[in-house]
Amino acid sequence: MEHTRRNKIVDLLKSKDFGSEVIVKGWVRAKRGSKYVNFIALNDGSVIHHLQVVAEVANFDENLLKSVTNGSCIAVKGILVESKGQGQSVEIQARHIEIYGTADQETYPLQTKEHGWEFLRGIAHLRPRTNTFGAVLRIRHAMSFAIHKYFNDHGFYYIHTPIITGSDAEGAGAMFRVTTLDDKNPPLLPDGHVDYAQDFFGKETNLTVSGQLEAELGAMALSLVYTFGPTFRAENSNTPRHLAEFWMIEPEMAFYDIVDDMDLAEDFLKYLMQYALDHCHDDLEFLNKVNEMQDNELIDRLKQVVGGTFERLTYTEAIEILKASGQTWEYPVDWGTDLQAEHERYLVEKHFGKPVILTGYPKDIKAFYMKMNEDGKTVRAMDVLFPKIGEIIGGSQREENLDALLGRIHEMNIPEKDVWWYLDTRKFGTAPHAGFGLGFERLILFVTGMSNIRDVIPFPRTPKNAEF
RNA sequence: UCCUCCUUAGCUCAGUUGGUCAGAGCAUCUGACUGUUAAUCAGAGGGUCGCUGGUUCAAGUCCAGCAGGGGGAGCCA
Repeated sequence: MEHTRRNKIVDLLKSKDFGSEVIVKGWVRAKRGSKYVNFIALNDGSVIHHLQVVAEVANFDENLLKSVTNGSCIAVKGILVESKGQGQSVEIQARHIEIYGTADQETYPLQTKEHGWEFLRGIAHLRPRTNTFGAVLRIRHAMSFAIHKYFNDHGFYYIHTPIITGSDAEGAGAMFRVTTLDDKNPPLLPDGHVDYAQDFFGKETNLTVSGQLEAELGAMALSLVYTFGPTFRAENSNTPRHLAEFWMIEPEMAFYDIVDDMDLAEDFLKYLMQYALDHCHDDLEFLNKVNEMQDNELIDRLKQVVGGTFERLTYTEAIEILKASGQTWEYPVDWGTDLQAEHERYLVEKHFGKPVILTGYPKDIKAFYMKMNEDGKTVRAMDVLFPKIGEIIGGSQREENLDALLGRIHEMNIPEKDVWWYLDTRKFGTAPHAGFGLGFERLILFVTGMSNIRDVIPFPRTPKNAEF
């Protein structure tokens, strides 16, 4: 059989070209039938739906049909016909079947029934062959593409920030060390510490926890830039919302203030939701029915985000609402302390019932680079909070004034020599600017309705788990 | 890292106050069935009940420790 030409199932299912000869190649999801006729449900990943292959038993070698089992990979040459059965409009009348790879039914772990998420995580190398993960992976791709398209269409430049970093100034969490030193016998300084001057880069280096600082450097020349790359946090976080390796999108815009920043974040998120609704219909329909929340409201939630306006308010106003709510909190509400998950959930899911953007946080609970407000107490930070998943975006207007920035750096004991290059941007032609970070997997969580972040990335890295 | 729950056949799970408790459904294998839709029907095989130790005449069942996992919390994206 020809190995170069094949028809994709997504195209054949829409075709009306009955009677024509086609070739399909894919993996068998189910086989059933009787003494005289077999039905093979074939999937090639181009679409969530299967194509039904009909094989008259008399036309094929008995052993060949026996080898066509759940999980095997086959090529089929046949005639596209209108289906005689219920459940599908077209099917293939098979003339010739070639087996690329068999799958031993005694050991192939995927069955034609539902499996638990935990079990599927243990066979992450095979779970793309399930309906749910196929849908998740196609949506993940569509969202990646839509992100690049949005920024490209809006005049942003994609900037590649380093993955290995020599600075720990981001302050965004524990880092993974990168070294080529002998782990059993590293060179030591007289005081007993490891001598990183002898390491590959001549200094201590780690995997990045954020591309923001470098993105700012790009924005100070190209005006509008964004990053989209892997990010690493060595935190011992064991939750359905955290990964040790995840992907983050970080736009950075010269001449934007905090309001421009919020406008962009809201427009960007709505664009992505609309893109999913427009381009991932079949996958969303499927996930709408089977997602763990079992609420059949996935598509409605996406439409609500697109159709509504995000509620914008200050941290101070949020504290007042929470205090006046009459709720009893596990963590007390007090101006100056960070909002807890229970507080954010109340605001988003109970009080407003839609996405919320909070601004004007106390300076002491936010990063050094955020621009101080006139009151000297709050900074121009903004967090976008979504129902079900909490903080999806964190951003701010950046402090562009050198003296003010130096003041914050000294307050927080960040060594000036580590960020001299960052400070230089404030020394030479500084500009007001702003940006934010979007956790890609949290976006996918919301768009797919999945409830565990480990199930929206192909091969999750979490504490005690780096298999595959 | 803290709190809490869980770990019994390939998978999903039952196993009441410790004493035929080693089970079910699905999957697998064998057979039947002229078009099925996670096909159906009949039969068969399959488990040192997470690991280690303890209490007891007797432990999936009680206790302790360890490992892995789920949910919640913290950290954050």
